Amino acid sequence: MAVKTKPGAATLPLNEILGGDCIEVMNGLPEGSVDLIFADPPYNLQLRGDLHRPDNSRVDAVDDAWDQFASFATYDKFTREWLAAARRLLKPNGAIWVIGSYHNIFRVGAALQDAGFWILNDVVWRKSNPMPNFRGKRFTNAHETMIWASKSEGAKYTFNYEALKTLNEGLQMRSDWVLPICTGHERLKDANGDKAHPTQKPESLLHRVMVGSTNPGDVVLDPFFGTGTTGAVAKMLGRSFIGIERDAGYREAATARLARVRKFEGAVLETSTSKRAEPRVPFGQLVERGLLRPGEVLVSPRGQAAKVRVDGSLVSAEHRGSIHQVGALLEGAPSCNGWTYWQFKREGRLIPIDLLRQQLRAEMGQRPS
Amino acid sequence: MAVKTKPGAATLPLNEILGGDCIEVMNGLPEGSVDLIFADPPYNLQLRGDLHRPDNSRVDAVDDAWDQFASFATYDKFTREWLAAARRLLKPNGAIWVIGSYHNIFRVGAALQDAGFWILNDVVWRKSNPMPNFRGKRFTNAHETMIWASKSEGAKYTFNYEALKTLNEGLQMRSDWVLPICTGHERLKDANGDKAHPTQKPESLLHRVMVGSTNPGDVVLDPFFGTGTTGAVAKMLGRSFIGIERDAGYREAATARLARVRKFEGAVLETSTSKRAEPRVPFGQLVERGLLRPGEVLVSPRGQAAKVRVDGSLVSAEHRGSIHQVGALLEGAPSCNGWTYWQFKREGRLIPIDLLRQQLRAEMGQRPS
DNA sequence: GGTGAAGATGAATCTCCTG
DNA sequence: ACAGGAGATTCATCTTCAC
Repeated sequence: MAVKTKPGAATLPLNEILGGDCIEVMNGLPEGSVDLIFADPPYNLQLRGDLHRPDNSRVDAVDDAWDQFASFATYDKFTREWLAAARRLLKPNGAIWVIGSYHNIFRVGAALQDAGFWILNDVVWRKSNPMPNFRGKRFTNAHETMIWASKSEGAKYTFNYEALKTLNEGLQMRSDWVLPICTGHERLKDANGDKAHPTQKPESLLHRVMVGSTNPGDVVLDPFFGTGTTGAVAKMLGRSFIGIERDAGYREAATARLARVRKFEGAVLETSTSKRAEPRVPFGQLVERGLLRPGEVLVSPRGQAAKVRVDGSLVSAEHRGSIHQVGALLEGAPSCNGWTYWQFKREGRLIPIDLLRQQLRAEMGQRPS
Repeated sequence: MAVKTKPGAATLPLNEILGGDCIEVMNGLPEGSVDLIFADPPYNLQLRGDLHRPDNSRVDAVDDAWDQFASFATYDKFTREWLAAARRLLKPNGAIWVIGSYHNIFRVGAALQDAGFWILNDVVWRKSNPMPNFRGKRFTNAHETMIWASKSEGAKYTFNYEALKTLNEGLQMRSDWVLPICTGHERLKDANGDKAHPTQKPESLLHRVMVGSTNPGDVVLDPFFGTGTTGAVAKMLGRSFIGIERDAGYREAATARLARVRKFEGAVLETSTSKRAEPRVPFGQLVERGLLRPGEVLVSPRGQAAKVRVDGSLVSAEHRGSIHQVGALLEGAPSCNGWTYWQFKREGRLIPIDLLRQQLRAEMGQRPS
């Protein structure tokens, strides 16, 4: 499936895996067209005698500081180039996730900041079943680090706070996630029964990333697609994906995998919504609609009274203004949510005015509550 | 106490707090004389305005002048200069620890690598009691990152593998440490009863660092000494310290604190961690982990059905919410333990979802780390 | 004095729409 | 662009105070 973004613009290939170098491919896609980028770039692992540059050339010796610096410089150049191409593709309110280990994540994080991305959190994937450190010379390397960043400072990134809070059983989601590594049936094998990709990420990780920072229908791009975990989870969750992968073997494994993935049905993709998403109800509407009469008395939690005026403002013994303003003044607080602060009387009982707001919203037919 | 390192060399002032700029002071100390450096540099937080809790109280932020930098370039220059001075002081087999947050740690990590340090691990301090995210706009910032690096590649750094394994109840120490933040009696207060330093680190953190990467009698230098946690733990554990601190008020508080510290005799005991109860498993993890599929039907004891959604909430014919909420609504009860209430179907048989929770717990292991 | 409720607080890059 | 107003938002732990 391919979608024209606008007449004359390059097309945006959705739910496809594109072959080739990710920087070149990204530069051929239309600017500002992607909601989220998830990137799992090469880690630049400096294993003795087996160091490869990002362009796959081999580094001969890494036994002096100059060589170290040369390899870091090469890696930095590569990092800054793909990050620039990725940033160009993002919509203004888009965001990026990058995962890495201590070998590369500090280079990546600094490059992100230098490119103008605005870091929102670093998130630690704490592996519940990491590989032990066999030689006992260091700590068990039991985590990887993800950086979540918006395209620029002040951008309105997507964050499904309530959905994540629900996933975490009612507590707000923290910056450390405990999840197992990818093993068992989920781990793709090649014809020989060996693992198809050396660093396949668990779907649970991508699930949380996408539930938290995309909405159904969003476009998610992965420039280092590998065997397609990003695409698989995107498909399940009703998001569109664009994969870029240089290696034909990985593309093949990913294509077969994606064909097997089934999309979840519509209703279950919905997540818990926040109050912020509810339609606004001006307090004055309660008066207009006769749910509260002008002159009626509202009562604060501490028993202070204020009268409702015809324009929906309040007047107390000493203050006048909106329900929020009078509440804040009475409490000496910088702000106050009048909806949850005030109550009214019916048949001798005190009832929160927020109940009336919910009633109005229900009548408006916007949301069942 | 001051010790001559060798004839004609500058003296090494041990167990003292030196005033002044850390770069200048370090450059005045003898080269290659220190076993370990622990550094807690300014994080360059870049806070914008005030932040209030939902109860309208104001958060006492880190707005001190010492944390203000004009730009990343300014911060980088500062970082590279103090790291160069620090590296010069280290013995060839010495090591460094630096702690930071996502605001600065990527700059620090890249600078460490560029300076020739060799990263051994990044270690995540997972806070058991972090400050929440009050506005619900990001993940709870629940961890900080430490980088542990040797002076150069191939150096024979100190690592007390067995001691750390013992600290961790016989399991290899991992790269993620769960420790509480510094509060209560340990937190130093000034004459007004306010915190003496805005970012005092817990002694438990330094305890683990020093038990793991120094030996008794070693010299530990802290160029950002603050109120002296590094010195206090060094003294307890029979290590020597050198503190450098610019602020006279912090030096005074640290001096008083150090006078009260008593050196441990005999066995070194870890007191900060206690065995936790069974780990809480959010229901949403069963969905993320693929143990239950979104859209799958759960069945109540009375045969009522509810569908699982992607965020781990349930939706039935009439209700939606958590497994506990929907259970309570269906029963008309004030509360309900969803774990023991709901069942799912496998091969025609009904199985309690609690079985899946037990499965997850078994995978997670239940060790403190 | 003991118990429990209520208050305080922690390295935080913490809103969004309308006029 | 900027100012102002609406209104949404917290978890674990320790201290203080009432009973």
